[in-house]
Amino acid sequence: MGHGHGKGPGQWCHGKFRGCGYRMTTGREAVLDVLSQANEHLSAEDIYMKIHPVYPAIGLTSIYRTLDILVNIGLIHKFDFGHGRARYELTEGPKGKRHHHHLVCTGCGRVIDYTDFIDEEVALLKKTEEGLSKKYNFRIDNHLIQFYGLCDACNRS
Amino acid sequence: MGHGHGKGPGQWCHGKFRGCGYRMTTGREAVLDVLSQANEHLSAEDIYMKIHPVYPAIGLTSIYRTLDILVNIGLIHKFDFGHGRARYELTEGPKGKRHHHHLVCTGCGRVIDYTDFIDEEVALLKKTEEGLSKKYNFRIDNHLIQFYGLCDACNRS
DNA sequence: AAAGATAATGGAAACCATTTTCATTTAGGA
DNA sequence: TCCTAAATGAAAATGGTTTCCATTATCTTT
Repeated sequence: MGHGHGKGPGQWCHGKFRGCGYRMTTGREAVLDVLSQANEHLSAEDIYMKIHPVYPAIGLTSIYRTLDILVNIGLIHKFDFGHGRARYELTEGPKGKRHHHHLVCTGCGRVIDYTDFIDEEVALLKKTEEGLSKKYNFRIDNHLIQFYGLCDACNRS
Repeated sequence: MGHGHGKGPGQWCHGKFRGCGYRMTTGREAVLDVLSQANEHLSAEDIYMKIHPVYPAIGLTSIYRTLDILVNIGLIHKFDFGHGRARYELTEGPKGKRHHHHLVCTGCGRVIDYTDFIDEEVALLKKTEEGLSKKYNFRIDNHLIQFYGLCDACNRS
């Protein structure tokens, strides 16, 4: 699984876990490892599949539990692209990708990350957030932007 | 259920249905009626609950089937606010509300529709869409914007 | 208006991602 | 090393949504 040999992402999150009162275990480390290695949005089962060959003792249940914690801690984001299963992705961190938004193909289900226009979008979002926060007294701490349509491949057929 | 007495939304969609090869039935009309009367985002069961007292013969299954068709035809939008059930809302139409985006409270689950800043947002979105369409050859026909955070009530407690 | 072809329906069962239960194991402070 | 609470896996439960299938209803054709 290409463990970082010493300074993997486990190191990075050890503190985060402990700080929140959680214990660090093999399974949790494995989940973080897989997530930081991956460049796609993984489902719980995807993660299970990658971990299983290496640590057959770790069950799907624990993975769900770990993902839940990670979402609450803020280390990962949980997405729903409308395919009946949640997908998870590391929050932008030291090794994290840049903040991005999504293009979701309604034909084949493919999800494209894009960072183009992100700056303008984020600038507008910030302004919008301020306005909305004030008007509705709503403390905003996250946003979701997705475009739906047909991808290149689906357009041709 | 406050049927429109003659020129309800059923009238509006009759043609749409027929044009797509679907037959108009009591159940389908009832679903459209409920959706056009409602100002909130309804789940399949919400709709069932409203229809049942009036038309006890109509089952939940049919409602799911009708909603599916309506989504495909483009008459309604399907949303997932992360509460484990889909919610449906009439697409902006003759009687439809203005296009809007959502504020989702992660505390209590409340969803607020906002139209403030919509113009600026939509303008930017249009520009972004053009760029993305070109770059990825992606035909965009919909977008989703949601802000997550804590609502006024949840902020206080 | 009646008949026929085919779409639509309801109820029950199936589905399937996610959660819960519970007895057992483990991490990490004492 | 011991101890206690946290974490775990396996199996069962959950709950929204779909599928199956025999029956019914719609709409076109006479």
